[in-house]
This record gives sequence, C-alpha cells and structure tokens, in this order.
Amino acid sequence: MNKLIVIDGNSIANRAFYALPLLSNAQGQHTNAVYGFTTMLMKLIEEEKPTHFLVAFDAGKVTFRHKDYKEYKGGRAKTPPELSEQFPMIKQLLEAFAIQQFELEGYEADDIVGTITKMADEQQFPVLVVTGDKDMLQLASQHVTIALTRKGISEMEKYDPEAIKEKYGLTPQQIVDLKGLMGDSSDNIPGIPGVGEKTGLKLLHEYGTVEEVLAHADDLKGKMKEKVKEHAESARMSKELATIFREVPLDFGWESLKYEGYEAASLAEMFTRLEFKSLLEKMNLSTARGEIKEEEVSLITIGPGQLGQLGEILPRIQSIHVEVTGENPHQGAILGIGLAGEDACYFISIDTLKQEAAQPLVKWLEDEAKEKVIYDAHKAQLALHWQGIELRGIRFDVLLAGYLLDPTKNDQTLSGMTDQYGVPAIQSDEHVFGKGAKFKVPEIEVLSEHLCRKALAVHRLQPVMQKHLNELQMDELFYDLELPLSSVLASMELRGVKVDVQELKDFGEELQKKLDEVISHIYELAGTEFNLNSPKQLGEILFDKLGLPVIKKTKTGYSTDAEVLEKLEPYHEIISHILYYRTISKLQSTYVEGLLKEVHTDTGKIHTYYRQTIAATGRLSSQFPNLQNIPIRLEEGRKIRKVFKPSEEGWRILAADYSQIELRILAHISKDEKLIEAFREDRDIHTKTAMDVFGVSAEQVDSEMRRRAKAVNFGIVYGISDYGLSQNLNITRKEAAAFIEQYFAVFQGVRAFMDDIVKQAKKDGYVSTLLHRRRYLPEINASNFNQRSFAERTAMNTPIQGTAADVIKLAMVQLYNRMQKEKVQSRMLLQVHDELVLEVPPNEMDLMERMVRETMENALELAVPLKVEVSSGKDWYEAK
DNA sequence: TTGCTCACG
DNA sequence: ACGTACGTGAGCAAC
Repeated sequence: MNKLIVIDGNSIANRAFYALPLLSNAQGQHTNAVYGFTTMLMKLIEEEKPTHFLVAFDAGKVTFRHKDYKEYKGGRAKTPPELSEQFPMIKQLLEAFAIQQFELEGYEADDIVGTITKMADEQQFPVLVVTGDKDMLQLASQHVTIALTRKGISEMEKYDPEAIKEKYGLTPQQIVDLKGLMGDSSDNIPGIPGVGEKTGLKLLHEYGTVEEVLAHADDLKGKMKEKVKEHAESARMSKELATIFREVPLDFGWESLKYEGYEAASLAEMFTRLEFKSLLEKMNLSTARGEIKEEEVSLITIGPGQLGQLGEILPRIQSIHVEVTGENPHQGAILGIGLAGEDACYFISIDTLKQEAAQPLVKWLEDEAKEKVIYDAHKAQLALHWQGIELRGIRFDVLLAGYLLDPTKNDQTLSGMTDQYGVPAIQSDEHVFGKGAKFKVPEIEVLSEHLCRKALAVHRLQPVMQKHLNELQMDELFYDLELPLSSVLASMELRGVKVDVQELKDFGEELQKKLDEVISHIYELAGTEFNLNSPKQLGEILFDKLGLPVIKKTKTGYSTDAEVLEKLEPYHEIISHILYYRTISKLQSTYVEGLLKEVHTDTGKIHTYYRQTIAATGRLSSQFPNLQNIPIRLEEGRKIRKVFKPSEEGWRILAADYSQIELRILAHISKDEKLIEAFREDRDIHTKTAMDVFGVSAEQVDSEMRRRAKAVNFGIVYGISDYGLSQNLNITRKEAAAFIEQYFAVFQGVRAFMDDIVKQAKKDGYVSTLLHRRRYLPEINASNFNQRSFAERTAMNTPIQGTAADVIKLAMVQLYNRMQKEKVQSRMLLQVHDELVLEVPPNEMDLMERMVRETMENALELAVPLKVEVSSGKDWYEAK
C-alpha cells in the first residue's frame, strides 16, 4: 500500500526549535531544532512506514503573496540566528536519511505541499501531511490526512475531513473562510478586527463562506454589523492570502519521491557529528558502526595460564584502562584492567593480577619509564594504591584532555569521547553495566571484551586529542600543569587529613543538646510538632497558620530560606529560633555526622577526592566529603576546624592563602592603571575602591562605605549587573547602577576589559584564561535575554576565576616538586581554591613557611605582586 | 530524581 | 521589558 509523507519543513523546524531547550554541540552550533526534526523523522518512519517521502521548504524572501499584499508576514520577528544556522544541518540530515527535499524560489512550503496534495487527490494517492500550521487543514480530503503537532513535537493529532467537521463543524475548504474572518497575527493577515475563532465559527455555521457573510452583513446586529461592513475588503483579501496556492510548477512525479529507507552508516556519521548520542544508541548504530570500523583486533584474556607470556605482551602495550566501580575511588573495587597496543588488546582480572606470576605486569605498571596512555589516571592511581600498586609513567590522559578541550561537555565518558572525536565507537558503560540501582557486573566474557575495547579506544583517542590540544595551544596547560597535578592531587588525598574522632563526637553531643532544646521551643511556639527539615511543612506553619507575610515564592511553594527568614524576624519570636535551628542542624548533619561517616577505618583519616574535570572555570571540586566548604564564617561552625589535626605528634597545620587573588588577576588582565597602582602600593583594596568611587579620603571611609565598595568589587568579579548588586546591597537598582557607573568612571581599564571580553566571546564563541584554558559560551548570542545575559556575565567571570585556578594549580605542582627535591617530611593536604593547607614537623616550620610563600607568590609573574598570608597552629582552627 | 537550603571560595 | 549576581557539594523531603 502506497503512502506519501509530506513535511512542511519550515513549520516543523520552528516547532522543534521553540519546543526544545537550546542544545549545542562541541563546535558551539545549536542543534535543538535538528534534534527535534530527527526524532520526528524516526517516529514517522517507524510508525507510518511511508513508501514515499518529501520535505518541502520555503525559498526566497519574497513570495508571490507579497506582490498582492506588501505587509504579508510583516511584523513577524526575524528568524533567530540560533534557528537559521540549523537549516543547513537539517538539509544534510535529510540527505543522510535519503529523504527527498524540495524548495522553489518565490514559493512557500505550504504551496508545494498544496500542489502535491492536489496531485494526490487527482490520482487517489494516500498522503499524510505533517505540519504545525493549522491553515493546512484546508488541504484535507478523502486521500489527504493532516497531522498537526501538539505541545512539543513528539505528539501529533491527525485530521481527516470528518475530524475537522467534528472539531470545527467546517469542511476543509471553509478553513480559509475562517481565517479570512479571523485573520492571523503571525502572518500579519488582518481579517476582521474583533472576530476571533468563536465568532468566526458562528458566522460560518450560519452563512458558510466569507462571501455569504459579507452579503448578509445587514442581517447582523450592532457593532458586528459595522465591523463586517467596514472591513469587508480586508476579509476578502485575507481569505485570498490564506488560500494555499496549488499550482506550483513541479517537475517531478511520484517515482522520484520513493522512499527506500536509510543507510545506517551515513546516518551514524551524521549523528556522531551532531553528537546525538542517545539517538545513536536508540538505533543501535553505535554498535553497527563499531562493527564496520573495528577491524581485525584480537581480544585476549590474560588468565593465570597466560601470565608466562607477559614478557612478550608488555612491550606492545601503549594504553590501559582500569575499571573502578562506585563513585568513590578510595573505596572502589577494581573489576579488571584492559591493555591495548596498536593491533591487539588484552584483559586481566584483578584476581589474576594479584597472583605472584603477574609481578612483571605490576612492575610494569609501577615503572615510571614505561609510558602509558590512560583514561582518568587520577582515579586509577587511587584505586590501584589501595590494592598496593603505585601507578607511574602516565604520559597522556584522555579524560583530562577531553576536559580541557571542552570543560562544559556533559558527556565525559569514554564512549562519549569516541563518538565525539570520531574514533571507532564502543559500548557505553551504561549499556554494559546498567546504572544506579541496576548496576551489575556482567559475565566475564562481556566484561573482558568491554575493557579491552575501552583500552583500545583510549589508544585511538590519544593522537586525535593530542592534535586538538596542540591546535588550541594547550600543550603546556596539559603536559606541564594538569597532568602532573593529577598525581599531586592523588598524593594529597592518599595522605589524608587526621581527624580527632572523639572530639568530633563530643562536639556533636553538644550540638544535639542545643538542637533538642530549640526544637521543643519551636514546637511550643508553633503550637504543634512538625518536620522542621521540610520547607513545605515549615511554610504551612509560618504562612498559613501564623499568617506571616510571604516575601518570596519558589516554583513549588513558599520560600523559607535565610534571606526570607531574616526579613520575618520582627514579626514573630519563632523565626530567630528557626534560623538558629537551621545553623545548628546543618552543622550536625553535614559536618559532624557527615564527616564521621567519611573517616577511613584503617587510617583514621579523611581522604577526600578532588575532581579535576568538573568545574567549568578550571577550579577543583572536592567530594566524599567536600573539604572545600568546611565552616569558617560563623564562630559556631568554625569550631569544626578544631578536629582537623596534624597526623603526627607535635606537628603543625600550616595554611597559606592568596590575598585578593581574583582582583589582582583582574588588575593584570585589564591592565587598569588605578587597580594596578592600588595593588603595587599594597592598599586595602575595598577601602581604596571606596575612596575612589565615593571621592573621599582614607579617613572618611566608614564601615558602610567599605562594605558597599566590597560588594561592588565582588560584583565586578562575578560579571556585574545592577540588579545583582542591588539585591546584594538591598538598595534600588538605580542606586546600584549609579555605583557601577561611578566605579567604571574611575577604573576605566576594567570597563574596557569587560566590554572587550564580551565582544570577543560573541565573536569567537569562547573565553580563555592566561594559560589558555578555554570555556565555550554557546548562548552568548542567544535571542533569549536571560540566556544571553548569563553568558555575558560568565564571559566576564571565567577568565578571572579560571586564571586564579591556573595560578594556584601551578603553585601546587611547583611546590610539590620542590618538596620532593628537598626531601621534606611535610605534606600538602588540602586546596581550598585560594588556600593550601599542609602538615609540617616542627623542625621544618621555618623552611616550609618560606617555601610555600615563595612558591605561591611567584607561581606566575603578573603586573601586580601576588600576596600570600601564611599562618600555623596545632589544628586547622588555629591556622588562620 | 528534583528542588530547596546552606556550607565554602 | 526581560529578571541573576560567579563557581561548587551535601543533606533532606517529596515526588
């Protein structure tokens, strides 16, 4: 049975674009409309099984309709660039699907569809028209069904003449009459003002056509009569404009529209380029493509019987993959190791690796001179260490490379990278292991093949990624900074921080007493017991029961955050107790109970896991537990720091932090004379800012002025906006704008930097740090104000925050090397963005104070000095 | 899994 | 007119 699908290409692309969030690929091209178009095509092919297929597009800016009515489609917002840039991709996509497409200068897609359906009617050929445009209903007939997209694009509603009758009480032909009366604001078709769908339908049910309505205008009543008479000509013209032209000169017949299905390989290639990973998997093309490209590779399992052959195998190995389960590599088990060279790959289980006869492999893993390429060296190093093996000789890490090439890429998995960098695909871990609760170690045959292929994929990715790094001038950043840093981090984490468990428990008991007291007091004041941890229940108590004013709402209900509660304090005694409860219960659950859970049973220490490939700016993050957010601002919380001790008797904790590193970096990259001068003279930067902005002397700067200047400085670093500053300072937006203007009048270099960096981001699509770290900002040219503004602030902030991250990372690598060279006993323990924490034996205190300060201050030469404050104490609390 | 809240730089 | 300050991770409630 024949069936032709005709798609109104422009209409569907538009629908898809507005229905889906702005996705984009590694090149910063937006792909949401392409994605929506693709899913729709796949669904149609699967469900409708067409024998013939055509996609029609508009062509040319001026159609014949403009000749009759110049304002046609006037006033319509221009197609946003984010959409228009996607049309070439949609056309390529159709080629990959082997679907015919057609456009003709001077005609719209509607007219082409109209002509085809007319042919279909004449020759009784069944057609399904797919569009988002209701006007197309006029084309419905015995042979032609119209599918209209509903909310989003995934759902469709099909209309044949009966369905139209049922819904509107009209024939398909009357759809144009309806539009003649109603008009259409999106096409700037006027119709009769005041006539909408309801009135239009009423008139047509009575009179049938526009012409008849006009002829009987005198029968109408009141205002309607005047309107119809006055706009009769408009109605006639509107009807004409809404009528789809069905005589487009087409020079093809059914034969050329035949649809024979697509070739998986070319579609896979297209999806790979577009980074439609989920679609690749859905169509099972990932494997299809793998089979095509994964040439003769021998998959060999090294069992206990093959260990004797390690001597011949090892010289051929260039890449490895260590499969670690679980999120925390300090606790993770190793499932096995894949090893690969140019023409072969191997698998060895962790049990086999532990046998005596596997020692040559262990020696090889530990040999600095045996160079290895790997995915996630850091994690492998940690997991292997807990198995008694010290991984050395890492020369390339594809995870780290992927992060530098695009730190905001959400898919950092190995299978994601193979797709993205165009090397033979492998199965996703999710496919092999399942995810979350469904995680399961597969049978050994599946596991061994997967790990083999992963090692091989690492090997294949290395030259491609190396080339990309080189092209982006990231060689130094990669080889001299991030790669060595990964080992430094591993050594810090493995050393761990000593925690006094008893002291922490005692602190927890004190907190519990306070909690019990405040909870019962709150219940008393509320007149009922409820779950204090539930914002929902708390909101009901405060705003429904007690009737306190609602300051702010969240999308699910009342907001009860600290900012709101502080404003409510004067209204009710209960509020201050709730604030107190929040503070103490946070300490108890996150910092007492949370930390206790993370103390390692063997070492009595906390071993955090620094993530090097998470933060978009280049910063580190810390997990299991997060040691970068231990309380300090409030005294009650700060006491937590007392339990972090040196691991040896008599040693001390040494903390060194950069003073104002971000503003110093801003001074350097903006070359602002005033800011540079301020730092060269080592001024208190907030006071100096207050003096310059408010035009007063140092003595005249009071605490309020300094506070405001400090907020402005923060705002500058975050990518200033008057709204944000006004929120922070609790002032009006106008006042905030005035502050910013005054600031920029003084610090003109900063203003120029902010303007330039945004301009550059708009031109290049990315911003960079001093060490060439890069962050893409695909939304910098978005038409959506919010998205664009966010990207603009990010453009201002990332070079600053990112360069600060570069600097402290440099300092860490340099300091680690010096400490190795000097063979000190001291150890680096923690990094908290602008601070390093070490443990130091008494006899090394002077040496280390000097070494740390000297290294950090000279990590990178800038136009202003870097200043470091060093302090020490018997615990982290005292080292302030 | 998502949303809210809150700890840090 | 539009409405968020930049970057993170963790605990808890509620779906």
